[in-house]
Amino acid sequence: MALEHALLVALSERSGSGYELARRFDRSIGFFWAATHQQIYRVLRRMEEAGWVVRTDVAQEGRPDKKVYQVAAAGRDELARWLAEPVQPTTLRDELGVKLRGASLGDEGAVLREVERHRDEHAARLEAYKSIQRRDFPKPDALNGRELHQYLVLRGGIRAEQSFVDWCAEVVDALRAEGPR
Amino acid sequence: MALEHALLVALSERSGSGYELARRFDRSIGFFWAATHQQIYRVLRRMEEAGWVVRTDVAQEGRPDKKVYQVAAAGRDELARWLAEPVQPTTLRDELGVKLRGASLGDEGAVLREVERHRDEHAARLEAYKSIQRRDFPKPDALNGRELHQYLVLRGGIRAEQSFVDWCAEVVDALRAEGPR
DNA sequence: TGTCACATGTAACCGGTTACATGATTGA
DNA sequence: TCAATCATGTAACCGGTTACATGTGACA
Repeated sequence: MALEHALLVALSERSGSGYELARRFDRSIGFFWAATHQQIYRVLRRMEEAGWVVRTDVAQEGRPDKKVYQVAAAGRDELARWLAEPVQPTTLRDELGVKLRGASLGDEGAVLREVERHRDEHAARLEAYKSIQRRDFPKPDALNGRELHQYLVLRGGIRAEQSFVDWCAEVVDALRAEGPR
Repeated sequence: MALEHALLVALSERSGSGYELARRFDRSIGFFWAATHQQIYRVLRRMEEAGWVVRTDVAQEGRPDKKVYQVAAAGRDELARWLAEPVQPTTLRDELGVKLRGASLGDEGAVLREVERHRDEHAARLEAYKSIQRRDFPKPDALNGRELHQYLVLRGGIRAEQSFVDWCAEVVDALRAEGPR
């Protein structure tokens, strides 16, 4: 149950509507916690009921009203409480591993192509993250506070994607080497 | 929805009861797809209804009956179908990233200690995986077929844990360097 | 005496996914 | 004209988590 807290973090940086949050998630906290707009809308309503955030309706011309949320005192308290609380380290969860494990029970060529596809997709994400790093954090040694934390989260995304790409490459090499035995 | 297929893979290697599968998961497919015994029991029943597996009740002395499942023809077909089907590459999903991102909104020291704790936990898993590698796959170059696939899945687990440990270490270094400014 | 391994289950809950709906504006 | 962007929502579903329950045998 971290979406609440991910939203509190995002709203602490800057207030915004559900729609804005959904887009912001795609390129920051989303590296570690993806969310769809439906889910964000629902959780924001729940958080409003709980008094963690305050809603302000903003009328717009030609567009639907915007519901801008900002963090309330109770939300700040809840976030601080959660930050100090330990969470379980996660385990990998990727169907590709299951497919590879079962490859000999089906079309091995199809599984190989699937691994290549995932490798390319993760390589594309890696490049996207690296370009964010170049653009937003050219001098990482000078960072501190919130900016340093943002940088380190991005580093986590880069490391994870890199390691996935490397693994896929290892798998492809090994399967190609044994394939045409 | 991969637990069905993960179970089909596991049962294709060897038939077994829900209890046995739960334990096997802890040290093989579990690297990529963890599951609790409750969930396994439920899914096995559903799979039996669908005709993917066949159940045989085995009476035991002093212990409850064992329900041993084996893969049926329909299960083999379903597994082959699923293996050839593409899946979405996954995104990281780890609360630790959210906590780090929000560290300046709470007790930064607590977040740092949490990162250290996760680093140690992932390092322990890494060592466990490496010892499996040494014991079960001393000569990886000689592998092929199912054994090669098993080895490559283990390699994925090792790479993921290693990259997580490295990231945590980077975070700890950076936070310690700025901490006592 | 107490805990661990064996073995399976019910029930409630909740977080996340998917499909579908609405409606205006902007730009290719 | 078509797609994309802005902006929010309902509804159904489903996979996974957590808590609790039961009962024996082996071992420290």
